[in-house]
Amino acid sequence: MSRASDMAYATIRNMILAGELPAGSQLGEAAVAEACGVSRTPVREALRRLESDMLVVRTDTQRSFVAEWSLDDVRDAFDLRAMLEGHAARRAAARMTDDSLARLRAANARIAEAIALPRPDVAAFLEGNRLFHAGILETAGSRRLVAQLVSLVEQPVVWRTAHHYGPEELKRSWSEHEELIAAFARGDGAWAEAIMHGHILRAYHAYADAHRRTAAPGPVSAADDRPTPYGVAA
Amino acid sequence: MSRASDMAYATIRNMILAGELPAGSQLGEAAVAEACGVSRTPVREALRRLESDMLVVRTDTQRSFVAEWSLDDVRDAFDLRAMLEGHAARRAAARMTDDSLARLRAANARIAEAIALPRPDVAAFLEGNRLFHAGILETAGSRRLVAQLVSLVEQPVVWRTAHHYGPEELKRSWSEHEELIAAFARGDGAWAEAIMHGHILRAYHAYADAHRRTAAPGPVSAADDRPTPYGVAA
DNA sequence: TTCGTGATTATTGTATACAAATGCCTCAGG
DNA sequence: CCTGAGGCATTTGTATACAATAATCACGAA
Repeated sequence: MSRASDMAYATIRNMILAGELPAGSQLGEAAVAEACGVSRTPVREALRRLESDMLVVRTDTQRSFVAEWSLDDVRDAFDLRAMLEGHAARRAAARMTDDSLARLRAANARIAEAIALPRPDVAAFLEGNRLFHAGILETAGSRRLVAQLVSLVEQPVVWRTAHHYGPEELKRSWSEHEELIAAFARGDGAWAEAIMHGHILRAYHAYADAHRRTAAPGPVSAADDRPTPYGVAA
Repeated sequence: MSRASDMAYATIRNMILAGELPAGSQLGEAAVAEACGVSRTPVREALRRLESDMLVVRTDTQRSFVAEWSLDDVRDAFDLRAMLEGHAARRAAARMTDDSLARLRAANARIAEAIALPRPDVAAFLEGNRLFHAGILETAGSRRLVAQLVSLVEQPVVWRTAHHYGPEELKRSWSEHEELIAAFARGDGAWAEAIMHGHILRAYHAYADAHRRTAAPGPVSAADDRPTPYGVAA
């Protein structure tokens, strides 16, 4: 889109994802406009986009606030994503080309590099992961599916989940991607769909586990005190 | 939403659904604004909403046009809708209350009345149908599912499909609703999902059959002339 | 105190003017 | 005839002013 509108969208979005704007904060158009250095007009557009992403909610009287996320909401999002991406994987299996398959292999090779480091490069992992899933979605060849999934794939919680992954989980993610590649190479849509479904739901449980640990910080047991991967506190 | 913005949205939308704006027509902001009697500002908002509904597409240079619909696009939309509404039905079965169930029965009773007339009342059928599906969606209890389905349920082609229904098909639609009610009454989510999936895909084929007749009006073969179930020609 | 009511303030909605970008048409040169 | 550069027309993007609406606060009566 346009310069100012995109800037406003990206700015607010990043602030929400980074946690600078706590859930429930009011997003007044004037305030956001000043923060982004643009006028209210592009801000209004940005807020509407964020609302359709469900990162922002509006009251019945049109006031905007940063959306609150219950664990049930998160589960909901992952359930939908599992179903939709599973569907995408099935379609992709029927339409896979050598070229598309090569791109998936390349993306997963990139992931392999990122997690082979002594201290895994989470940013590189995320980028490879994004490329992998985007490749499948593209091969699925449904504009509608793309539109529906975009609002699900980079929710705040989803975005942060990978940061809670341990080395085994990163490797397992890579390995499931390999299995997807195998399914695609054989054109087995049902297999691809099943793997993808499990792949997404496992990501949910990784998030939910981390959530439980942080959300209930009472007296920690010995088990909870174990050092955790990558310095992400439990 | 607000008055002018809603007015613009409804106006353009109705014109597209009614076929007054042919697919491919350019929707200049100024032209639409004049047609709706409002300024460009609310029109811009309306166009963005229509774009997210996929009733309007934008070029890479931000020009808006009425979306074109290939038969593949339609199939795509119905496939997604079948999956999402099937999912909704499964969830609804697990959360069904006496009250929700009563509302579904009432909606389907309304449909029964509409199709019992010598000349079925298609508008009443559509309204009852809308209530029925909305009731299930509401009982499913996922805001996200609602958001995703809204853009699918009243596409131009979907909207017109019912007008191609013969009396037998209207009755069959009612009867599938009855079966859904039975599944809900027993809390059988898998059953409900299966019925719903078939229910939606059958609607697609009703549309596709009608489409074939109107799009390719050439000489029909004897095989094509056979009477088909429910009065919709093959 | 508590509730209602009106004035005040804050916030969003719309219109308009202007800036920036894009499309289109003309016309010169090959 | 074809091609491309230039300028004009059209279209979209942004800023700002003002209107409409909702929230808040103050104040007074029960």
